[in-house]
Amino acid sequence: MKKGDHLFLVDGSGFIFRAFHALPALTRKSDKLPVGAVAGFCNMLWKLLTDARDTSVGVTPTHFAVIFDYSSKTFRKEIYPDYKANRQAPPEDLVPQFGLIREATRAFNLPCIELEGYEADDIIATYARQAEAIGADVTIISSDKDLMQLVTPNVHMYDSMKDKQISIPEVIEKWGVPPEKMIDLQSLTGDSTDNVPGVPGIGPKTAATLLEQFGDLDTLLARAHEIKQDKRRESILAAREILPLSKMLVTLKTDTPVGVPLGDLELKPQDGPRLVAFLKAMEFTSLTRRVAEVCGCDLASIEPAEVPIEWNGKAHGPDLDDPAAEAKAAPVTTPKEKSPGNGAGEIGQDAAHLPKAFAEGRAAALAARPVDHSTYETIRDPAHLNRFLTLVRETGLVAFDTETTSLDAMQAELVGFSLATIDNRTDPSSGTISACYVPVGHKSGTGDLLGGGLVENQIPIKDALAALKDLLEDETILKIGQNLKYDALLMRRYGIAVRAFDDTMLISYVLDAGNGTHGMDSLSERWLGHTPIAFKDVAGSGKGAVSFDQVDIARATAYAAEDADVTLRLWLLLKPRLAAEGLMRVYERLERPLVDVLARMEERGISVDRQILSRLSGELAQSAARIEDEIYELAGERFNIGSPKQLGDILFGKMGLSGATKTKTGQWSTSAQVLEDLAAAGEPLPRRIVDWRQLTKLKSTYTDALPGYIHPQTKRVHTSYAMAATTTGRLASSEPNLQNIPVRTAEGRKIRTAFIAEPGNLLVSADYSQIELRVLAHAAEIPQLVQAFADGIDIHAMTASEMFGVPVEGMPSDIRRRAKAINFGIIYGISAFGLANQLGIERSEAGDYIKRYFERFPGIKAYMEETKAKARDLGYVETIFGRRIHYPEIRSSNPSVRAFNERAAINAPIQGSAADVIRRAMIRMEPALEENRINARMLLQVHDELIFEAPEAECEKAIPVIRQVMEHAAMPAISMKVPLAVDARAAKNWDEAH
DNA sequence: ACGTACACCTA
DNA sequence: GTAGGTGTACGTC
Repeated sequence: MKKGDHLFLVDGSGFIFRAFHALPALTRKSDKLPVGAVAGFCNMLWKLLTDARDTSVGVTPTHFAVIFDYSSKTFRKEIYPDYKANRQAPPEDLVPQFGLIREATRAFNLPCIELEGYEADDIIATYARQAEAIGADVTIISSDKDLMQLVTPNVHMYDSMKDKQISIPEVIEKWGVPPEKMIDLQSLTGDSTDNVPGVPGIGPKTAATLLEQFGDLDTLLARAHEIKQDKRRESILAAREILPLSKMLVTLKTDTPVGVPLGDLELKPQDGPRLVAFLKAMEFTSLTRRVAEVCGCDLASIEPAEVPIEWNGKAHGPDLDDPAAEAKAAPVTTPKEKSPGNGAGEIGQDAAHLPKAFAEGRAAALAARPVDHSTYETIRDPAHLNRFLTLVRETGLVAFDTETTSLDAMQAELVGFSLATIDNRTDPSSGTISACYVPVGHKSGTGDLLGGGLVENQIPIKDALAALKDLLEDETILKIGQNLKYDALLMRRYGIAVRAFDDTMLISYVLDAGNGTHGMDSLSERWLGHTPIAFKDVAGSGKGAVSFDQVDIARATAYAAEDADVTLRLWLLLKPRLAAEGLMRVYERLERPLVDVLARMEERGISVDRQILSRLSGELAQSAARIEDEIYELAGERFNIGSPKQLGDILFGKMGLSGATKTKTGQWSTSAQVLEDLAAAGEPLPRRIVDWRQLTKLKSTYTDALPGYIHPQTKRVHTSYAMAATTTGRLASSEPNLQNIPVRTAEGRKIRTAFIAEPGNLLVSADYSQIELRVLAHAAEIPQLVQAFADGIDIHAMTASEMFGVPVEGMPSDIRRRAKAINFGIIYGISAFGLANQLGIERSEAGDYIKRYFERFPGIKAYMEETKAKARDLGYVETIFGRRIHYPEIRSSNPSVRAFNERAAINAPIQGSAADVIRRAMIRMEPALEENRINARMLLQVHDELIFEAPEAECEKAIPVIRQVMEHAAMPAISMKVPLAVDARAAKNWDEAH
């Protein structure tokens, strides 16, 4: 090698991993041998070598080598046994490709270099420095940041997959430091994938800032005490000992004993026939043809090469019938959930036959069969789909998941769907799970102007929907989903009903409310010990996000089929627990039937008048602007009123007002409470702030945000109800949240006038009166309360009368207000602190109230103590319908954590029972209306209120039916000791109906 | 871009 | 004192 020569060094090992994950999972047609990375590698080499011939473009290599890792035993492992310790075994599909890529390198007539004890990066570093010393140029074909430390004016990197050169400016742009400081930067940040320790909390940005400031790592360490940020300084000082080790690990060796001298890396002519023979063996038809053309070989006459392959020849993972896994599993009984709806009656029997070990046994069996992406099929033709559906019909159950263009089921378009089933219904623990993905609406990334650029080889959407309709509407096939309401609503929009289903999210919610969240990812982590592919890793996030139809089908298959696979596994684990733990009724009566009800409500949406909101927004803007001027005047300067920080500085710094309190982070508190107190002390500014906040809150959260939720086609607003978001059984509403539309102030109530009925219709609002206090009266069996509700007496006045000895007739409003606060406090798990806060009285006085209340209502005290004891003993409390809410931290040694959990545990049965009641009402409502031939559509639920839309002429008939259903919703499961009362009214808009 | 704090709307 | 969701500011990456 001489000055002016150009050495190309390909990071073979790096390429394999990157290509495997970035490129479609291609398999050899004849035997399903995975060859995606090999194909990518061959195409890349071919391109590099052909470009090299064309001397008019780019750089021309004179020397060329492909470098590989030899094994995981390296000198780094010697000095630090944890190095790359958390690296997982390569995916099964990748394993055979390591050898194949070496074979490919030889077929290209290129040197294939590896060295025991060293990583490819060290060999690359050594050659690069040697060549540089001679005066040659070097191009490293890799995008690995670990190699960036090698970049100099003569050593460049080239990312072949992105066709991007990485030289000094690119390194600085990406990492904020020049290449020679990359070692210091990597030492500081460490590398979680390779298990290289670094400074916790220091990422690339901070590291770059520090290196910019101090020059290099040694100086930084020597002058670490000068770092201003406390936390940063402490972390660096604490990591002082470990940093030299990190540096050793990230520093590439430039003196590895490479056996092949530089000169031997000279680029030799292409051996056309040899390369064609190899490519033919790989069955890469188009590349084979191209190579044959360029090399002038006769394609037909060349026999495929005999390529040695280290491959077990199987397309699936560990043996599912592994006797060891079998032995670990408990005896298995057959769950009888094939026909939904028959589960509720079997609680007794099933509980006896389903030992706790059952679920654990299944967990063990499933854990022994790790999720294996390589087994997933992409289904691209109807025949293939039919084969899969035959398997599904034999089994009678299938996990089902849709992939769409949007998280909003009302806007989403179907892009594909995944299915997973199991081949052995009698003993699902040992059956083989098959999962597939059926793309139907993937578009090509370039975005064809005509026809939307649908990717080829997808089942036509019409045919796919027909097949889905057959499957989903079939009562004899159990569909298993995770948050099926989403998929069901989507399918409804395509005219397809989902009949006979289970929902793993809801099963988990019934089993484990209070024990973490119920999303698929968290359930998978918790029960399967498996982290599914993150959506953002498939579709990107933030600015780089693409909708699912833009995702490469191979990646989509891995992601989507995995979701169905995981859902099926979760169902196998969780479903048996329902019966075993006596929760089948809760699931069958309070959860599953609500799915369709909510899907319909979401689909209907509610009409919102844009003009009204727009007019309100203008008014609010004007009022706010007026107040703003006054605020600046009073403050003596302009500032961001919306910034509590700036506001605090004005009020308590500049103006020096007294009565300041701090938030838990040490900022001045500018809460409404604080501002009210200041206003009461005669300060004019705080009142303005409170007013300004009210106006801007109404404007930004409601009048400005709501129009954005008007659906372009339906012209209505469709909220989304979360069934498993709260711990107590309540629903949650989002996008938009229609459960927090203002009502308290006259100003806020105006927002409600924008929620209107269609012409000729009215909105009917029906709400439970005092449902939580009624539930409390029932559950705690409080005679006075029961009597008061039976007599229809004002409950707060009655409470006040009992406590303060004032007659109910002519009750002073302030006394009643206090009693009302106490009643609410009881429901919330009262504390003197909280009551004092609420009423603005001393804690001691609040304590006295509570004491007096408990004296008058000893049953409440007893009930609260019983509830706390139950939570402590069992870890959960229950609603009157048997819904369980867990409090895993109820026995915390931290008194405030414990007290918080106790209050929540007291509240949960009350709030939760009320939530159960309205769920029952909602489930019965539509059949009841239909039976009475009333065309009223249930639109919204706001915890104790239901909102309907009905033709004007039918409202009078509708109200008694609605009231009847709601008031008797607890029956026959529970015969309540107090009547439930419902107020209902019809009007043109929500404000007047409420 | 993302997470957290704060504030504030509801039952 | 319970249960939620959302908008804005602001700090971090």
